[in-house]
Amino acid sequence: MGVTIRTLHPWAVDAAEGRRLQHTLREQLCLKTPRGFRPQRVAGIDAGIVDGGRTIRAAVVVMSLPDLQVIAQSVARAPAIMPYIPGLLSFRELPGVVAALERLEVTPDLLLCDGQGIAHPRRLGIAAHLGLITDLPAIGVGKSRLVGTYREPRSEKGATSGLYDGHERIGTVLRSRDHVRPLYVSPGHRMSHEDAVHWVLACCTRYRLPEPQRAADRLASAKEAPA
DNA sequence: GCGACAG
DNA sequence: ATCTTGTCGC
Repeated sequence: MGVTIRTLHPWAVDAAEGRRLQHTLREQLCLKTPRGFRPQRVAGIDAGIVDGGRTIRAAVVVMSLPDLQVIAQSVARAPAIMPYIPGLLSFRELPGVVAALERLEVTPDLLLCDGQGIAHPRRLGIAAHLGLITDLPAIGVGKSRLVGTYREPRSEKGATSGLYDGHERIGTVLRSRDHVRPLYVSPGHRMSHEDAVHWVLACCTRYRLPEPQRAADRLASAKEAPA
């Protein structure tokens, strides 16, 4: 029941140590989708700050596939120890996310995370990092770009364009609905580029963001603070 | 040295 | 991330 978290390292690190850990951890990433992968429970994950910046509050909402009905949800908080440093977001937000996952009553098949997967300077964005410590398939869904170059995808829903760092494919720029700014989708762990796009689209109905993430957003920033 | 820079 | 209302456009 719930999600088991592997403790691979401490969260409070300085920038140099954080980057060193990322270089080491990326070696353990798997960019292949499990054989016959058919997720039935997708978790949308989001984190935000409260207490005027002193606390991270994270929310997880698990939905069924393909119907996208809420199955379970959880909220938790953790001290905001680390500042926000581009490239080191996971060290700041994951402590809260881990706390929320630990109190979840079900085990998701797939994690959709706000931010990048491998579309990161050292290929270890928050979705890749979370996938590693949970050992679950994970996808990074960013609302904006961290690194990489691309050609603008066409404006209809489903249009895609490769995101590259030099000649290396690091993600996909995806139009999740007609005439909206695209999403930056990249594999986190146990996931291919192609399947990442497929499952993100499977969660997008009438809004730019996947439903599980919209639900998690609401929960994480709800005024009636559950946690 | 200068600009870029997930949430 | 967060500050903030109505408004223009697909």
